[in-house]
Amino acid sequence: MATIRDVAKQAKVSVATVSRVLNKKGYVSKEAEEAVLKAIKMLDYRPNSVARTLYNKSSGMIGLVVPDITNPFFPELARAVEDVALTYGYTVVLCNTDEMVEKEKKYFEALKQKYVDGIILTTSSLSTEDYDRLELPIVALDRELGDNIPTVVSNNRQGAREATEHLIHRGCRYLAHFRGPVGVAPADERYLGFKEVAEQHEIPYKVVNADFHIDKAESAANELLTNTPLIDGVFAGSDVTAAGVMKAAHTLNFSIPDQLKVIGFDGIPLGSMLVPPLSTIEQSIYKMGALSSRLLIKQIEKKPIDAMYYDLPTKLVIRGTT
Amino acid sequence: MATIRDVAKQAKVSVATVSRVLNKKGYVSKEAEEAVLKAIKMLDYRPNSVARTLYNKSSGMIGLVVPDITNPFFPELARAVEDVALTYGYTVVLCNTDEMVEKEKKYFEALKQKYVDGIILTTSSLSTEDYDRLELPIVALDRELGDNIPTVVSNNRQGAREATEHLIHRGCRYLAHFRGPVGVAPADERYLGFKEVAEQHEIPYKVVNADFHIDKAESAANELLTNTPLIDGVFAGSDVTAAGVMKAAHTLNFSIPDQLKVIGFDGIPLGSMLVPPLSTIEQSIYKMGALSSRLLIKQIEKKPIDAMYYDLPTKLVIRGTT
DNA sequence: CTGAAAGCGCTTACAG
DNA sequence: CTGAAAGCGCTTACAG
Repeated sequence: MATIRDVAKQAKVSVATVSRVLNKKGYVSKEAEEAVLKAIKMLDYRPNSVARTLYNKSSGMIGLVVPDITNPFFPELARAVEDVALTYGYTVVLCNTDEMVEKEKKYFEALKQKYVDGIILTTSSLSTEDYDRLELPIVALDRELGDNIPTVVSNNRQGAREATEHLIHRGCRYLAHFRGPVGVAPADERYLGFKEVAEQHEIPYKVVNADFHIDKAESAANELLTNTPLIDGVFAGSDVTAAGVMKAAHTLNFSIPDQLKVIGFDGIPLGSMLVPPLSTIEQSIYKMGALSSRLLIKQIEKKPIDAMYYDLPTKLVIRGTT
Repeated sequence: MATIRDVAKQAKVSVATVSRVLNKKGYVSKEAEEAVLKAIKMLDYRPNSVARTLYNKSSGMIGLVVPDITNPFFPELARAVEDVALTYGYTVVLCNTDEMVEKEKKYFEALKQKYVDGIILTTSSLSTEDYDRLELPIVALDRELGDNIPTVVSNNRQGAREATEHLIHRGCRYLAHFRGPVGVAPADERYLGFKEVAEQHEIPYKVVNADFHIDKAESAANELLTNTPLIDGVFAGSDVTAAGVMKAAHTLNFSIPDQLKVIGFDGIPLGSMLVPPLSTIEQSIYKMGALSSRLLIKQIEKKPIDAMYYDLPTKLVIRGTT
């Protein structure tokens, strides 16, 4: 691979001049510029980004940290983040923590070492201090990490309320909520929204933990529906959770939606693949990812951002399960 | 952040000595080593990996290039690749090409610039020359790129044969195959396996293209099942494709498995979420990813590899759709 | 407008 | 066993 020296020699100028035309910075005469451009083309020269990074302490990369890449919510998010990043000339490094604190820490270390310009976090296992100590632009996506960190979330509480209202509206008189992990903000908000509406309508309800995992949801649903067959409406904390509940219902011969109505949360493609297709509260997943990416890049480039907290509306999508 | 100079000063030795203890290379006296270790701890020093990379022309990163991260087959693969890589001290950079040749080229450029140590490819849009020109260790995963490139695939042909035999065994007398993208080896192999068995049994069949996309599969199935309602058995080129076929069947009121039997390929979790749960040919996805990762790292570290071509067996999983 | 030089933070012959 | 120096491939004051 050709280096900047080779180009300088070929163009009969100094490396400083080559660097100037590369970065379009400082004065360069027309002739010098042309000679350099010609040499670059001739040698098929491309500047070494590692050397650049070393000097600039900036790599043009941004990190995206997700808890579980096999949960279909995150690949969608990742794609949006990447689309926007690429537009602005940034490369995305995807880091999957498998929900392990140790892995997250290692990634932070590695990302910082590689001089990433910023990080988008969809995890929250570490403490606020850890994030502050990074001294790097951060955006919290689908999580809330602190007031001083720009945040992009759906209006989970409102979405949960709508889901619950919808179930009641459809005639459900005994509800269940399969909540996500305790302490994870979106999951907590959905739980609270559910609870508010159920209590306001004086509808009895059960709440069980399903951690956004299909297997856990299925076994929890198996148990709950066996013990409490009167339940006729389920608000699942996510679409994946809903799929687990539906599997259990199917095994137990609960007919959906006649005997049991189910509504999910997320709006991932999986929902419409199920039979019957899943009613859900749709998040603007792509928008969330794209917005986060833009917010992070604005921070990196020291541009002002309009707000510290973005709370995107959700949308009730009625399909076959309600 | 402390640098090697700071450590050297603190330990009252030269940077060369610090470097030697860091890399456990060359002779260092006990006293010097201890002083350095102490200084490192005191200053919470961590060597700058960008500087290291610049000198070594090796970053400790490996690239994983996938065509579509939202296709659930790839996150599973990614996770396996990452698990193994992390064990050996490598970091994985996930690159999503969105099936765009331009994006793939850009990523190659970027990966090479960043001195990644090797690349695992699950795409094949570029020519063999492009891969050779990389001059980097490569593993072809779920793709075949050439005889001189180590390859890990499932035995797609054999799996397809089993799927087809299974449909016939279950009494199907008019088959359809929803094949994946033409020119993509695993898709072609599955098609060939299907064709062989169908012809050998003199069973009439149709073949339509579905590109591994759910929407495409659904619309193709809508059309095919409407025009050729005699079809009673479908071998879908992937589980996602099968989900599309099942959606269409459901819309058209084809009852599964009574009227129409469906079998997929892949064995991703989605299959067991469908109703009825999808019969499929299961690939050892995790194994494929892990093996590829190991093969790549062996190449990087100039260790011998046992074979250039790994052809993993598949497994027939009978569930509700057949 | 341009080039020589120093520096980003490392590693590794080389001489002692 | 150890240090001074050169070098990885860039960028940017600084002097001219």
